[in-house]
Amino acid sequence: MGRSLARVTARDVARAAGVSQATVSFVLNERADQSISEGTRRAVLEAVHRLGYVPSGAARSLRRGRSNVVLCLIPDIPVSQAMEEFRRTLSQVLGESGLTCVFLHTEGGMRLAELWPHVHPAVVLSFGRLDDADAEQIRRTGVALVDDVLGPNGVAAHGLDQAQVGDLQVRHLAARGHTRLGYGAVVDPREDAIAGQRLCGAEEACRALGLPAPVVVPVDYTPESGLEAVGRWTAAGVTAVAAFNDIVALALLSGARALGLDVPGRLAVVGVDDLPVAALARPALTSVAIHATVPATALATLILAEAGKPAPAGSPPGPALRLVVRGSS
Amino acid sequence: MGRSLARVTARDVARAAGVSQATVSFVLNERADQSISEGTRRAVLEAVHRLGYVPSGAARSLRRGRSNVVLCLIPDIPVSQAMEEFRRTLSQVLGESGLTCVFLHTEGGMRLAELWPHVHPAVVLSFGRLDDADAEQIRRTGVALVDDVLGPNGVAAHGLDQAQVGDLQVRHLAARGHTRLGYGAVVDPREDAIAGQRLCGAEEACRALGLPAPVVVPVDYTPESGLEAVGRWTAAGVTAVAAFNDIVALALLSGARALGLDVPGRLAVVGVDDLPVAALARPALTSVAIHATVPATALATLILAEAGKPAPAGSPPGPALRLVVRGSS
DNA sequence: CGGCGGTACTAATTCGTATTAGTGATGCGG
DNA sequence: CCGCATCACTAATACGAATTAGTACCGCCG
Repeated sequence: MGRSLARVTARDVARAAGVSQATVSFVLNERADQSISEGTRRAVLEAVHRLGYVPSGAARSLRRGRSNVVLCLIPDIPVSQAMEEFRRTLSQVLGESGLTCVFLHTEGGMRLAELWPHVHPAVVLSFGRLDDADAEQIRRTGVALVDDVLGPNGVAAHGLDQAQVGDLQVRHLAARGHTRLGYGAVVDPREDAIAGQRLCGAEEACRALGLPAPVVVPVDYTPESGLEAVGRWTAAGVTAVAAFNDIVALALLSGARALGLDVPGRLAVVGVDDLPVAALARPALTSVAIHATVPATALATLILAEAGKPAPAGSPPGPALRLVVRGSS
Repeated sequence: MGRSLARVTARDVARAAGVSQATVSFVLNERADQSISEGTRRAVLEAVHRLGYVPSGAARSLRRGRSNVVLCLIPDIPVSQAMEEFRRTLSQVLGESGLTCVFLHTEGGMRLAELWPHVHPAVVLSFGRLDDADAEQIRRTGVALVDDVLGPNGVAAHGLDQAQVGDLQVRHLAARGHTRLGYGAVVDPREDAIAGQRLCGAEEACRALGLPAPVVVPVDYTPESGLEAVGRWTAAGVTAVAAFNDIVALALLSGARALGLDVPGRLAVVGVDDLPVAALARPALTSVAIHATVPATALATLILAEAGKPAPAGSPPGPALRLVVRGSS
C-alpha cells in the first residue's frame, strides 16, 4: 500500500500557482461574483491537476455548515431487486444534482447516535422507522430528516403506494372471474412494513368489488408451508390467491403440485416482483412488476427540495406497477 | 417545536456546565491521560444530555486528520442475498470496532472524483476495479484504498475464493459418477468478475480429476435459453451441469422439463446461492450455499488493521461454502 | 488633476473540535 | 517552609476551505 504523504491543501495549490488561497477557492467554486482573469484561472487549475489536489470534505462542510451528503439508513430489510433498483435510482438522481447519497446499515444493536454524526449528512433518510430519541437528536442538529420512507405514510408513497400492489392483484383475479380469494401472507417479520400495506390494499379492493374478504394464510418459503396453505384454501373454497411476493407464490405452486391441483384451473396464483424465476416456473408465474425508479425519483425530488436544490429535469415517470400475465392465473 | 436555529457546540456545553471547552472534549473522549473529577464529569455529561449536544463530525475529522468512516464503492452488481449478507456483516464487524461503514453506488457516469471527498473516509473499499486515475487520486490524499475486493486477487479471497465454488460443484458431480460435465455460464456482463473465477475453478477441478473440460454454454434467465442449452448438452453427451447460480440452474430445470428429460436421471444440475426458491423447484435444486459472513469478517479484519484498530474478538469463521444436496443431482 | 467605478486580486477571519502548553492549588518529603 | 510532584483544570492554537472586507491598479469623466 502507498505511503501516505502530507496532504495537499488549497494553500499548496495557491503557492504553486502564485496566488492566494482565497483565489484558489474562488476558481474551484466557480464563483460568479468574483472576477478572475483567464490566465490566473488556468494557472490554478493547472496547479490543482499537477499536485493532485483533492479538497477536504471535512473542512468544506465545517465551513459551509452542512455537507451535501444524503445518508440513507437501511434497517434489516430482506434483499430484493426492487429495493436495489430503488437505491440505485435514488443515488443516480441525487448524484446528478450534486448530492452524494450513501447508505448505512443500521441493524444489529449498533447505537445509531454514534454512527451518523461521523458522516455529517445534510439530510438523513430513514427507510425504517426511527425511534423518537434518535429522530429528535438528528433534527436538533439542523439536519433534515425524512423518517419511515417505506412506511404506510412514508414519502415513497408519493410515487408508489404499496396498497396498489394488492389492489392490482385482486382486481386481476376478479377480472378472471374469481370470487373467493386467498391472500398468501409472508412470515418474515422484516417484511411487516410493506406486507401490511399490500394486504390492506387487497382487502380494500375486495370490499370495493363486493367480494368477501380474502382468506389470509401465512406462508414461509418452504414446500411444506406451501402445501399446507393450499390445503387450507381449497378447504375454504378459494380458487385464486394473491401472494405477498413471487417466492411465496412459488411456494404455493409447489404446494399445488404436491396436491396434484391444477394451476390455474383449480387455483390461480399471482405474485409480486416479477423475479427472473417467475418466468421459469411451471406454470410460469403471473406477477406484478414494480418499477422502483418511479417512487425513487419522486423521493429524490422531495429530498432535493428539502436540500434547497432545484428539481431535476426528469422525464415523466410512467406507471410504477405493471401486471405481467403468464400461465398461473 | 423547538427553535433550533443555532447548532449546539462543545462551547455551549462548556458554558452550561461551567467548565472550559477543552474539559468537555476530555470528558467526551474519555481521555485516560487527563484527570477529571467525578463531579465535573457528571456536570458535563448532564449538560450534554440536556442540551442534546451532538459533536460535529466535520470538525472532528478535520482536526483529527481522518475520520472513522469506511466508504465502500459498489459498482452495478446484480443483487444477491450473499452480497447483502456480505455488506451487513462488514458493517456489523467494523461498527463494533468503531468504524462507520457506508456504501456508495458508483454506476452511471457520475464522476467518482466529485463524490467520495464529501464523505471524507479513512478507508475506501472498492468492490469493482477502480480506474487508475481515481485510485491514484484517492491514495494521494492519504486515504487507504483497498481495490477490487471481489476480483480474482481481491482481498475477499482471503475468506472465500470463488474458484472454490466451481470446484465444489464439479467434485460433487464427479463423486456422483458423472464424467462428462457441462457448465451453465451466465450472460449478464455485470457478473463477469465472479463468473470467470467460478468457471476457472470448475475447469481446474475437472483437470485435477482427470475429466475432460466442461462444455460451457451461456444461459440467460429465460426458458428458451435453458431449453437450448440443455439441447446442446444432451447432444454432446453431457450428463451433469454445474450452473453459475441458482437462477441459471432453474432455467436449465425448465429446459429439461420442456424436453421431457429426467432430472437428475438424465441430467444432474447443481446451482449456487441456495436461494429460497431452490427448495421450491421440482426437483428441488442442489446448490452451493455461500456464507458471506466468512469473507466479510476476513475483509473487516484486514480493514481494521489498515485503520490501525485492533482486530475484533471473532469466533472462528467456519466454512464459507456448504453443499446443500437436494433432488436435482 | 481629483475622484469614481470596476477589475483582479489578497489578508484575515470563521466554522467546531482535539490537542498542547500551561496555571493555580494542594499535598508531601526533606 | 521550600521545592517538587500531582491534580484538575484553562487558554490558545491548529486543522483546511469558504467568505468578508479590504487593497492596489487601471481607465475615464468632468
